Amino acid sequence: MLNKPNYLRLALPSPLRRLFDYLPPKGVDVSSLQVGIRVKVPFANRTLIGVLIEVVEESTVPVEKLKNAIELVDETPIIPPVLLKLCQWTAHYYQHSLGDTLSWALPNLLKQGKYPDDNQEYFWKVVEGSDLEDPRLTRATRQKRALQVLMQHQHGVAQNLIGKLQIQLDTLKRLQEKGLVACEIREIKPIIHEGSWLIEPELLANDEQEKVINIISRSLNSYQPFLLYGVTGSGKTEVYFHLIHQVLKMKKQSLVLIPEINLSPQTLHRFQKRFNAKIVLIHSNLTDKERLEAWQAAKEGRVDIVIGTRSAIFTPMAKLGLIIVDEEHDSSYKQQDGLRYHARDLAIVRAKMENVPVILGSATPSLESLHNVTLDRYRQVNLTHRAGNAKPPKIQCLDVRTQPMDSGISAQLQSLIETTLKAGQQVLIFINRRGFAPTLICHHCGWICHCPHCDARMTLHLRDHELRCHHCEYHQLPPAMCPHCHHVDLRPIGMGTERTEDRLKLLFPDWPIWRIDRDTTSRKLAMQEIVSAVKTGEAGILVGTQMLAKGHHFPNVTLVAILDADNGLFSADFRACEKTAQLIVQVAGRAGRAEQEGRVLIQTHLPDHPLILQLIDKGYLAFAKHNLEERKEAHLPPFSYFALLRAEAYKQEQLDDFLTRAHAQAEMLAVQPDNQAIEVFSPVPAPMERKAGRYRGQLLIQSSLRPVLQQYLTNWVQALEELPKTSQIRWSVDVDPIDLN
DNA sequence: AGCACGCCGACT
DNA sequence: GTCGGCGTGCTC
Repeated sequence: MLNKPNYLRLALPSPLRRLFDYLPPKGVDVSSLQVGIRVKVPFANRTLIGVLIEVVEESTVPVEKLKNAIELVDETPIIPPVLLKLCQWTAHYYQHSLGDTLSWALPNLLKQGKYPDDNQEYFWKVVEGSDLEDPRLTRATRQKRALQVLMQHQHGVAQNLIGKLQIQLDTLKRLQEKGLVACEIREIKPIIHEGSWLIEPELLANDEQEKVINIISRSLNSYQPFLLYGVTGSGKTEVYFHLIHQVLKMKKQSLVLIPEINLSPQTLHRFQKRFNAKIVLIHSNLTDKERLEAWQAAKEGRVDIVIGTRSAIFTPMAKLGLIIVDEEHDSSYKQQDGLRYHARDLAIVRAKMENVPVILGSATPSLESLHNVTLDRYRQVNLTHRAGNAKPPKIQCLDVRTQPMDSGISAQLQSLIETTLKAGQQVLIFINRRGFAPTLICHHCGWICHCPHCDARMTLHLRDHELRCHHCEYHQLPPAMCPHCHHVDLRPIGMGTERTEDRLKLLFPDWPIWRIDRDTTSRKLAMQEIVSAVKTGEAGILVGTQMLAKGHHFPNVTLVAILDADNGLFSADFRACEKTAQLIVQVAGRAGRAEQEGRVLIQTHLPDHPLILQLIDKGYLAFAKHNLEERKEAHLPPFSYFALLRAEAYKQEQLDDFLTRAHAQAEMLAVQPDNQAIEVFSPVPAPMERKAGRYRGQLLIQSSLRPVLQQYLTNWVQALEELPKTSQIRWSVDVDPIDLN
């Protein structure tokens, strides 16, 4: 009987949105191959490692063009079926190449063809009869110390722990050469869990928490998305903990996504204090090796809880039982370059694929999620009481029209700050711009310092005595005189954190002032240090940007002031209101605990703004409802769907040419009968037309029907990919863009 | 995205 | 004479 020819259909790490067919490696029997194994192949003039997606009997490519694969890298699939399915879904939805999607999802070492250590662990042990006084060690102090440490661990030390004992691997290798220590390979046995999953006793849930826990636990065995609306301080985390405990008891794993912030160490600590379980934290500072190990352990079910930022949604889990997305409204869940996925949305997709519940938690849920509740796609559960009977902070507008302002601080606010400090409490001043001042202007001729590479003004950083562009790497010394009219009267305009800090130091010289922004926290432990200084509770003023709005609680802060809330209300972005409201509520959440009531002041020139009023009078949910109605009227997301083509080029004509052709293609496809629901907008310059030396433009596509948009985009993107002479253009399609910048 | 091929300017 | 600049085109 004649064998049918079989071909390997592979996803390769390339931006090209197609799969590639190969003949099997010589002498390999195709019939038993499993999807998800890695295959090494020649590609153009290099070798790549691809992933087997399908074995097919026919190829659309002429046989003479097909090459033989070089070899199979794996015998059994390295990528479990669900993860592969998730990646395929992602690639399709976000109009991205599957091969490149896999590159974002997999640990680096796997992409390079390396193997995870299969269930093996290296143990270092002292050889019987070794002597610390060995003459060969008299001058080898490190080796001597290492030997001494190993002697204290009679059962040996796992290789991945020696770093924590301040021993280097090559020190051990030297000792091994001398025959003083030995390395043995041990099989990692899946830890059989015994006894309680808890280290510290579970806190007693209050009635409200109890109710939420009960509702969610009834769905622990199937797909069900929950929107957990929990005001700050209502104990969302405690609810998570109770549910994770139940999942542990079911011998299943939990996946917890958190936003990209530097509070990961604390988060891990809280989990470790509570659970007698194996927990891994997946974060950006892991080495390739550590990342692979965490990935493999989760995949094999040797880890009970995985905590990570957005990319952790791609962690394979042997027996997933629950997904939690904390602070689901946070925009850091959306990747803003390359593969532009939204981890919260993928969490929903994954939960459905794996048939597990998913909890989206927030004190300020996104309008998308609230809308999904009204569509009955998600079930909403609420935590509306702050723990310990703490009163919610009082939010008020401070009408600053016609008020005298001192460096952005109104007289009224100034006196309130003073009262608070004198009462021995702390003040938090929020201003969403770092640096000293956003602009340097010539008082004589009005010249303003612009970045030569971007359409942006340079920000003055007085501490470092330089002008910086916040949109590219460019920085320069502040000019001594105006380059235009040569007068020596350059003045800073506007407010930044540095300037506010300076002014406050003059106004309140007897109290400490702490500044928290990217400039003061860039050093590794700087954030921690400032935060712990503030947490001593000593009266003082905390000045900072966005960073302040996330995560940390400052119990002794009783006054919060937002200096420049108006900025967000004037923005062209249709999501600006939502973001501003979330920011106000999140910042407000930092203030006041238990016995101390917090007070939040919003300095504004628009005290009658309907959305602000709604937020203050009726709270976030009422605001959101109102804002959703406006979106509905205007046919904006979540009532319609957007896709944005973004393009950039060093030459303006090239960009215009590309966008014109892309637009023509888009229009051509849109007139087809299936595509009545598609609206194509004209190409426009990006809000910041030039950035880092590149001209940027964009083209918006809108549709009221998701499946129509999906099919339309697939066709359009394919046409774009086939446009000739686009090598000078960088372009990408952003499906469900969260900002139009 | 890489990477080679290919055709024009300033050098040992 | 050649080294190398980056425009153009291809990848099963």
